[in-house]
Amino acid sequence: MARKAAGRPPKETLSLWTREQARLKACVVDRDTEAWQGDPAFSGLQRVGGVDVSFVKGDSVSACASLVVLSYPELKVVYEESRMVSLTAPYVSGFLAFREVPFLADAVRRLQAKEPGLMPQVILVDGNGVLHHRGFGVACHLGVLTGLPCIGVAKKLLHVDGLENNALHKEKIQLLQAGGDSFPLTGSSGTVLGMALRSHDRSTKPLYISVGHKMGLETAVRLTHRCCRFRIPEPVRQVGGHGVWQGGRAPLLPTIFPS
DNA sequence: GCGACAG
DNA sequence: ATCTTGTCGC
Repeated sequence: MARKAAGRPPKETLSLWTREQARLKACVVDRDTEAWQGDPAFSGLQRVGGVDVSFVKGDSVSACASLVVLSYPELKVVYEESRMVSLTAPYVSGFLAFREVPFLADAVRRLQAKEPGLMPQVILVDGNGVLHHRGFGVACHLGVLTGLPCIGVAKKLLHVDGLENNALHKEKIQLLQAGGDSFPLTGSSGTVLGMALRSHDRSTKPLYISVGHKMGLETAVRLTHRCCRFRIPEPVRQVGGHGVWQGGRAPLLPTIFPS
């Protein structure tokens, strides 16, 4: 039975959330903190995590919160967990974390309890880090709550601080020739909020990478590129596959299937 | 007033 | 996020 999402929260809630973001933002570390991050080949990096919340068709409350851990550099799944959850907060641009992060942090806690040796050394998060209205997107939020290095990986440019997917931006995208090419996303304030990254040779549409926690931007971009077999980095792509299929059913087998 | 706006 | 058909390319 599909339930309706709550409407836009009252302004009191949004101001509470805004204050919480400001409080936690003070804990963000936006530079490399781990030895492997400075290594050209990331030697010492063995586990990369991915998290995602996927949805049930026609239901804005029921969702599937998933966490995967992949080996590095092989990018093979070594841990996976999915759990059906009931979302309480609605989606509001700029406050995505209040909808998704509690369930993602829970998944990390369960991993810590069950298989602490498989704890990822970094998590790729579907969404932004400091590329955010108040410099504290979902990747920062999860990073601060878990203490783990996190990277924000967004598929669309969040319009913030003057950043816009306009003609000039599209021109810059055209100049990205090969996988790994990138350009800085500089806001009107002069701050570099993130990088647009061509994630592999045959992908036109860039990813928008920003610092989440305990990692510098250049390292975040370099690692994201190393995790891309296709446009979407493997940790995020794999975790999506563990979510709910369209309508909550497995895909139909082909009509003609040689069995 | 209306659309835009990470997921 | 999800709703959807065709279409192009490997």
